[in-house]
Amino acid sequence: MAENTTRLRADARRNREQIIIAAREVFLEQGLHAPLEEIARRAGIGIATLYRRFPDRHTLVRQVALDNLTLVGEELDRATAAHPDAWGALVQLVRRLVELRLSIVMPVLLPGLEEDAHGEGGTLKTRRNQLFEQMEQLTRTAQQEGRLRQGINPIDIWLGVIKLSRPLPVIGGELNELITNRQLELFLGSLHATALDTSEPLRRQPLTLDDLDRHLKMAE
Amino acid sequence: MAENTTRLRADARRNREQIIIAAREVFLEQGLHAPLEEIARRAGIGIATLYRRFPDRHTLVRQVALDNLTLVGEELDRATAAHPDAWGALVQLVRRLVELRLSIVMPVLLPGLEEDAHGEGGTLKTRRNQLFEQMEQLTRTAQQEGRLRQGINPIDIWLGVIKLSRPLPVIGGELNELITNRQLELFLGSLHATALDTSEPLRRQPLTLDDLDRHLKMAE
DNA sequence: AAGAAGTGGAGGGAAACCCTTCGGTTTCTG
DNA sequence: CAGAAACCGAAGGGTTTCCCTCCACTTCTT
Repeated sequence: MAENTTRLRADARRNREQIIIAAREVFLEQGLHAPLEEIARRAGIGIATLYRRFPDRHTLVRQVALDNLTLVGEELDRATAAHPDAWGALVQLVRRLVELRLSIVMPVLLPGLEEDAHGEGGTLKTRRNQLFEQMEQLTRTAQQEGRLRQGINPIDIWLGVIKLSRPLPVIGGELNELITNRQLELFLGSLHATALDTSEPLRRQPLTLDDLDRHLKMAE
Repeated sequence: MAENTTRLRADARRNREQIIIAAREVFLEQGLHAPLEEIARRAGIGIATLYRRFPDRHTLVRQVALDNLTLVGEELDRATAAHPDAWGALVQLVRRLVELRLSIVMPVLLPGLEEDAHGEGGTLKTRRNQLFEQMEQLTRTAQQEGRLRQGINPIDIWLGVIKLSRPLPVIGGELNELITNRQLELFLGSLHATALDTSEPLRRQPLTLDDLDRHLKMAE
């Protein structure tokens, strides 16, 4: 979304955005190997347009990842600005992220992309880590408020959001939305602190960023 | 798993079971349109064997669904037998179902299958409803014990289990297991009753079986 | 209104997938 | 333990899906 974009013609820029939005959804639903023609179709454009803007799949994936990162950052700022309490901000953030159908791309695919992708503001990985620290601060504060359950991690929240957002196959879009919204409420409940916090700590350790990166690296 | 099976040769029966297990996983991961060759590969058999046993995709899907239903029933019985309290049984049940990687197939696909599929013990739909009632009883009891959160539904639990079980694409199997197990703990936390129950009821209504069926019917 | 920039669709080549045929192997039965 | 029946996997032809480029046409910009 940087220097190249500004020189694009108006309609071209519009199309570019539509492509990224469509790609975000399709990647979320079908994974990173989804047919590009499906993305083009859903963006309401021809396949050639997609190829001109993004020469290959890899480029598109990277842009979507970058876009997602930016989106999360914006929503995080917006949420903290709108709520004086960290818990309130966190809840709004999670709701918004699910609403945006944030794709799988964000935490994944960092292994192969670290070195070559510098957006405006550092590499993908740098920006992700920065975002992670912001969220860590938010969760810590919410825990000090006594409203977020102890032992919960930004990673827990990210992965939870991703699992929530991911629609079930075969089922229609409308039903999937109902399901997601309902499960979202349950998920928020699981984040909420209760009197049981001390008596029943969570059984498993939360995952860390390092855990993710290590495993993803291994999976090539 | 009925009359036809008993007359199968030993190796054939073994293979048949492997196919169903593999199909359960693949359908869970990729949806009902997953390539049959992938299923055969994962079952460790040739494609011809799969086709001989299940003439077309529809037959296979139906058998997997039936198998899933049976599996859930067994686990439910086992869980209630092992725990005097309903909450304990419920927790064991959920853990086991996630472990089994129960496929998406169960609650879905009833629209087209109701009429022609009679296993031993009624149609698919009948058995599903029967299972649902069993679970409803279990959840009601757990709520009377004051351990299961008010307003929660068997459907909530089923769908939660499905969302949990479904692996994220691109990520390796091992990491996916870590993620699933961690999110499972969070999910169980969201089912647990707390002092907040009365002060903060869940925002959204739970879905009912009718909701599911209606929407699935519409999506043809 | 003219030129630059952008667009969609057709289509060839490659890959994935479906499903059947067939020579060889394993299990069952007497 | 041997013959028959049942079963198996690999190879392969036909079809569909997908990738990606070329080019005549359309839409912006000034």
